[in-house]
Amino acid sequence: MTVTIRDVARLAGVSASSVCRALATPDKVRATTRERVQKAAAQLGYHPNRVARGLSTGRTGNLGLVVPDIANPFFAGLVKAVQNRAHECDFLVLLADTDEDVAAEMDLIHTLTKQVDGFLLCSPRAGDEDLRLVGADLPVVMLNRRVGQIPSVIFDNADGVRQVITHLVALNHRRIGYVAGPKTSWVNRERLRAVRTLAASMGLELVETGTVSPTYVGGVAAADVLLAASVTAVIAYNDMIALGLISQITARGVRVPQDISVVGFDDIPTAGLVNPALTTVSEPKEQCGRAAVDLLVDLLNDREGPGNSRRVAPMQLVVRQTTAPSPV
Amino acid sequence: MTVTIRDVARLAGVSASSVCRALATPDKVRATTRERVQKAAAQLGYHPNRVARGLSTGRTGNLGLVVPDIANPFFAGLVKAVQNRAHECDFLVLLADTDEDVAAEMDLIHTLTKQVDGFLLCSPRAGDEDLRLVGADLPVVMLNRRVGQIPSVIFDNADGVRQVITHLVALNHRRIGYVAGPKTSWVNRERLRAVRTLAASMGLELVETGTVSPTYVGGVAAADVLLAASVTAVIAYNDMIALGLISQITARGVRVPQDISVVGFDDIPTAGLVNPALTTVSEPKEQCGRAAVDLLVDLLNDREGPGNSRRVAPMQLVVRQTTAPSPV
DNA sequence: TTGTAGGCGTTATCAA
DNA sequence: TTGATAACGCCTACAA
Repeated sequence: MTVTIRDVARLAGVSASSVCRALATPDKVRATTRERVQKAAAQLGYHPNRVARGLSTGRTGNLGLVVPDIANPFFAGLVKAVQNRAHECDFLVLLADTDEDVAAEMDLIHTLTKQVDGFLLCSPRAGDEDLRLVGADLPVVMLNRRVGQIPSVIFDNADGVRQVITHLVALNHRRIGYVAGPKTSWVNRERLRAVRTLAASMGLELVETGTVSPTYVGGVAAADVLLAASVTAVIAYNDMIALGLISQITARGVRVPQDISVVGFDDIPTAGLVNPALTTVSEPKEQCGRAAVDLLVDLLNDREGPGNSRRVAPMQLVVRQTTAPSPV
Repeated sequence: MTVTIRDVARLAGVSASSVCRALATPDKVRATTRERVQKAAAQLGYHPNRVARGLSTGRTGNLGLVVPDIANPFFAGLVKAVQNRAHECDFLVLLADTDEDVAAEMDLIHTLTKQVDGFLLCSPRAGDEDLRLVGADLPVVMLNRRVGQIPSVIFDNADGVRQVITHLVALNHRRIGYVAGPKTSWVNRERLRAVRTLAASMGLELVETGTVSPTYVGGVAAADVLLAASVTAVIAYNDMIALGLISQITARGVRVPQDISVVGFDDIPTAGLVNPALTTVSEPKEQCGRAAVDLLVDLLNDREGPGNSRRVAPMQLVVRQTTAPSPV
């Protein structure tokens, strides 16, 4: 039925261990043996059984990838990048979508634990303490969040914010709004902090609407406050909020981007299509996903000073249309 | 380090086999034994090692899920549904994104083979013959495509088309266009066939633009032909084409949907946001993904007449705005 | 350089 | 009802 190492051994006229060596460490067998084995393996179409290997070596060759919602284009992009890179590194990916549910998240992590060599956790919902426990068991790399000393890959939010604000200032905006996302979001806190710091250091007037739901509806809700405050530009926690803002601002007869510039984060692939007036700060998921896999693989191979167990992926301002405020 | 079945056995004062039975087939051990074992297992935090179990039983508890592009919202939705249902059935999901590459697809399938109990293949790119070979090795369920007798789950494209055309006819449209997708797409052929059949049987005039790229740009390219043919409604192979159509039609000064109704397929979640004028035929991915998992699980358990090795998921017309053509 | 033997954690078979 | 024992396929000392 299924062709095992023994079948190859028999056909090649050697022992199973020689087959193993010829395939795994070719330089530890005689050339002629190696060839015989390789030919036999090819002839039989032999592929080592990763399950059996896992039992023997304690390494499965699998990575566990946990995301809160794969239907979200942001995470889908991340998953794709992770997946591609993992395969290049000869790892398979066990996927777990937690549906934003903390309990489910920890549950899945436990189920997967025996079957993976390490975890990639995307913006995990679980609490710091839980995450630390997971990390004690198995190598873990967190994406898009920092918890204690756990290795992580994050986007350079501060630099992203810097790019936006520099851009807006160059266009003579002096009075800008910020629409915050969920208070529980680590990323939101990062962005908010960066906005405040930069606005202060550049002497800008900052109008904060406070937290809204990170959705189209949230953006709609925040619009009037900003209009009343007569800002000339708005930075939103994410693109969905930004789209809602644009819609409502426009409905109030104010033009975007001529009268108010709107900037969002996250670069949902279709956002540009939705409204070319939207300026976005993009998170190159490709780089982030690959970096995360590389980091985890390094961790697994023990080559990794504590120093570089954290990596940062760049963010990039994508300007589709933004104009300077009309002189007052 | 890691707690095994033996540790539990020792603590409970029984043999390993009893532990196994107490946990897997509780009714085959005495009640008192069962309790002792369960308590010991809980106390030690024992979780069976699925890898070892796999080696012994030949069943891994994993499903292989192969998709052409997970960044495509359509497949992301499918993946999410599959994933959720698989977990409910106590299966883990090994994900493979082939990047639309046939060679990669077969490669990945081979690598996964030893590590999964069966495959879910989403709109596979591989040729019929290759797919049949995979099916000979392991249970396979295909989504969104039919090849010979291989079990599959497909959307009811014919019924989707019927819904659209019935709807348009009710609004007095008599002259409608169809913009086709890739000739190599099985789904495209299905839809095209249904459109032709229904248009003929209802005495409609059908204007075919032929194949365009299934993208926004493809839609833009097809618009002028349709305008010249003065159709009052257009059905596009998918939503992206439809969005391109709307954009270009509008740019030509023709109003959508007042002058021309545009209908797309696939229900990209953001499509409605993009343009509320778009009418869509939605593919409930939830049902499709779950049905596929259920079918595969049935196959694995051998309970399955050849009769119902195929399942069909419904499609659903989502009307956001569509008007009747103005009287000529 | 090669082969033999033992074990990874679990389940299935067979006696007891 | 229970416990020994032998697989499952592979890897790795250790011995030859």
